[in-house]
Amino acid sequence: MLEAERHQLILELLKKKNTVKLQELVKLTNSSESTIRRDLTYLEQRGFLKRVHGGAARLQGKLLEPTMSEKSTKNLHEKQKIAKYAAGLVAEGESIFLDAGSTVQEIIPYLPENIVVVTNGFMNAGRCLERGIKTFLTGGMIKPTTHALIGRGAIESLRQYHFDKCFIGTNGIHHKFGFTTPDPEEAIIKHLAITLSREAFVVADHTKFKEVSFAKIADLHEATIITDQLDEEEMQIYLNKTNIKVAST
Amino acid sequence: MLEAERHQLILELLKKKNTVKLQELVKLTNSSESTIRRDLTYLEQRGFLKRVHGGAARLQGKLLEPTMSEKSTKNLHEKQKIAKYAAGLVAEGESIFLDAGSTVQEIIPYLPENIVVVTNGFMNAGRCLERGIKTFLTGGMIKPTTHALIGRGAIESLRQYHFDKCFIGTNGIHHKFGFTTPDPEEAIIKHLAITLSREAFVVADHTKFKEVSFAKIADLHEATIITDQLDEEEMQIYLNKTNIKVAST
DNA sequence: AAAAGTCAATCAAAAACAATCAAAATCAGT
DNA sequence: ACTGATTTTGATTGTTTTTGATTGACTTTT
Repeated sequence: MLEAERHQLILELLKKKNTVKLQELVKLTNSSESTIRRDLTYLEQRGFLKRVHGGAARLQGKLLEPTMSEKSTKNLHEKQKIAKYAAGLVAEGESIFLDAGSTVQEIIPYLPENIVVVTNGFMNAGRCLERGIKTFLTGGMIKPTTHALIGRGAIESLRQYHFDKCFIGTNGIHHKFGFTTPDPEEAIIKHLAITLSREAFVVADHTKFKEVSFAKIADLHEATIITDQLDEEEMQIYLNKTNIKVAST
Repeated sequence: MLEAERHQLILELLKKKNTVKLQELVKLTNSSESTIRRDLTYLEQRGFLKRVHGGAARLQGKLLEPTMSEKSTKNLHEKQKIAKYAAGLVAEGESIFLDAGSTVQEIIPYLPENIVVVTNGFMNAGRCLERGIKTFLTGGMIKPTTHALIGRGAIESLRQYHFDKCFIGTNGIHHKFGFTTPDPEEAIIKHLAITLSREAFVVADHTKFKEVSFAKIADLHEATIITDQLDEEEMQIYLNKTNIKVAST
């Protein structure tokens, strides 16, 4: 069996299985233990997998979702519903801004390819790249917890762009205090992105309503809300101040 | 069997099979090994396939692409030697710039934690983050092949900073043409970083000497070279124009 | 603490390789 | 159809890469 063939096989197995045993590979490829060992060492050095005692494990877990993982599994179904709807608003050839939130991240798989994305989310940039989308990052300091780019660098480089649409995450939506988030630095970026956009959207599942966080992003009327469900009564409160789209199914 | 016929056969096999063995083709076409070898070389140069030891593989799956990953295993040992030496130059509290090259990437594991890193390498930023280092990214478009941030966005945001030291990768070092690299966009960034640094270092293994690539980064005297080995004769040529540090062990 | 399994390092055999050359096939011009 | 030039081919060379077996050291399990 060809070396390149084995490498392909190993990587494909890892895609499905998360982990492969060395002995398993020995039998599957009719190669010696040494050979497989060498293959694994090689693939590890290239950053395709992580060797573990007795075999190899898929790698990707860390860089792609460290601390956000808990957040992003919460209300996942709702978030995806919102994400699909949001992505549907983006037309070919448009330029859009995505912020660093976990709901926004879910939008990426559904986006058309032929667009330009600007983002201050380090992880989001990676995901867009994988989709083959033309991707711009804002500069700035990388905030370790959320991997958002913030600070003067982010603001300055954001100012260079204009967007057809922007999609912003939020922690709180309140009829009086507007959209809010814990980090003032991030709030500044989010607001700036909104002002630079022809149309602005805040994506948030229903749990964010009536919540208020520390730093204000914007007033309700500055962006259209995309959410998953909202009862009639509440709907009325917000509809006076802004547009709301409810993603169905 | 006709040459064109063989070529067609090979390509069709690859469409189905992902990979073909040379011996397989020898039997199938009743040609000699040499002939098939020539066919494969030819087809590879035309960009129709990728030769691998023992045969050929379809190119298309990005897993086999000779982009960044291939570079990064070549001369790995030398690169690590250089990297360790380079990292040793960085003192606590300093601010440094790292560019997007593969040799530069190896420096990261050896850096002290209490520093500030600015980089235009998307991947490098991730690695610094994992080390717990305070990390800034330049903005800009992400070049899909190298994951380097380039373009106006990168330049503008780079200008906001000043560095104690910067570490730059290069593809060619030439006594007359200086430091060179294939992409003019990247060359601009690299040069800008050098001018913004109190001290500038170019990290390059010995294979880069006497090479010349398309776009000029800087003259030799603008940066100190860190390399792994260099014979006396050559050393003299370059020592007139710049400083060289040879990483031992 | 012993046993079973796994590991990195080393080595020699085997396979694949690039480079070279001469024979065969093909071509061009007469 | 013949001659010389060019291209294609297959065999041979020595070199490089890949491979599997073996060793003793290290981990995990019992």
